[in-house]
Amino acid sequence: MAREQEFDTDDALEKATKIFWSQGYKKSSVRQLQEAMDIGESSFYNSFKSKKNLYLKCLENYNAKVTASRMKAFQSNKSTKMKLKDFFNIIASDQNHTSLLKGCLMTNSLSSEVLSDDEIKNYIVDQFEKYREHFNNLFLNAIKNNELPKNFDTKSASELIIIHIQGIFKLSLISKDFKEIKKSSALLINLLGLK
Amino acid sequence: MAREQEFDTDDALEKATKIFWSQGYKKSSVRQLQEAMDIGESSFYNSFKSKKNLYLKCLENYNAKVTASRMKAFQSNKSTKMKLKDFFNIIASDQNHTSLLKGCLMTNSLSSEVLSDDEIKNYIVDQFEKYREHFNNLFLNAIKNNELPKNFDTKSASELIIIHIQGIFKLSLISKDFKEIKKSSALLINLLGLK
DNA sequence: TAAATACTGTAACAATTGCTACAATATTAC
DNA sequence: GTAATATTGTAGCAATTGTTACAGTATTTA
Repeated sequence: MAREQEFDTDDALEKATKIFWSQGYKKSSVRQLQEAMDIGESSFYNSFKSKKNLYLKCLENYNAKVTASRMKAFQSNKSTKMKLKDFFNIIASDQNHTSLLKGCLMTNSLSSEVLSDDEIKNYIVDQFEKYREHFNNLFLNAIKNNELPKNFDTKSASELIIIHIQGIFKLSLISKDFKEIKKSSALLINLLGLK
Repeated sequence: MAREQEFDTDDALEKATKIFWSQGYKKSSVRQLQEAMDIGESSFYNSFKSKKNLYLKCLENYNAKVTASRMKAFQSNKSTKMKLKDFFNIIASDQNHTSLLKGCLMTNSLSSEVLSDDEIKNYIVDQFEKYREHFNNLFLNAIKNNELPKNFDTKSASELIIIHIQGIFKLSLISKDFKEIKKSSALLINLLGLK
């Protein structure tokens, strides 16, 4: 056929993700993204169509890698209580290091700048629905295993967990000390009453 | 002296606050702010110095009015449990109506665009420290009133509440149904074990 | 009335925004 | 080698960004 693409698409996507993640959608300019990805104007628009389209691809990349990695805590034979503890430890340590990649790419730049676009909004809403299901199943399973009473409100608890996660992501943006955040997660898990 | 200012500063500030609140810092252009405030270029820079300075004034306006109004739930003779229930009901109903003023002005546009400015960041961090103190005192008082056991971890619980509030603000940006959010707050309050 | 003063309106600034046109370049298949 | 094809580099687009300069206007004090 013809000339080969000089840059690795996945690699460029990962670099763009970091820019969006640390700076938000609006502040990340196409020039800045191009520089980080180390590609020119033409390659950018040839391969990624538009800034918005690139952002969508970055969201997918983020969920496929970062979020998936965080969710690994649930792939073990430990008790539900321990799984939750592991999960929140992973999240807290993600926030803890000196990296600029704090919070959550999906929700960090969730002002109307992004929400006014239906394609982006729908993608994010769908992802959250998946996480609601995940935690609901986790608690339903815990009831089966007698770790929770049968009348435990799994749906509200799932929502509580998701709200807690997003709250952590938010506070981590302005906190220096993560000890209190960690302790609050531990308190929440204890309060849930898991055996 | 000289000519009088034609517009009401407080009124203009309130209108600017709504723009920032609904659109975020970066997306709110000076032109757009001027239009909403109904003042010209010169008046804008004469009275508010810069976009950033206006934003700081809006943050103050927001805390003096909106946040203060939300905190009124704690000025009553009810039990701590009821105070918290009232408080979260106020917050939830704020999010519930069709208004564009969802979430929290202080933290809605909390990407690095705003955090890179020390003056803005410090203001927000200071405010949060106040709210931590508020909830800590609330729980300390609850212990005094035998609503909570003496070994109750008031600091972690305060952090938990603040994280929960911010989580609600975040989720409210992408949720249509607030029933589950409300139920999760009710669940959290129950889990705290307040008598 | 006149000087002083502070506000207002218009215009424009340089810089940056997302994006496109187009020629030059490199690689493939024949 | 030649034609076909896809990538790349450069330049530039119109629109918008936050901000400033300056003349004009209205009001107050003396």
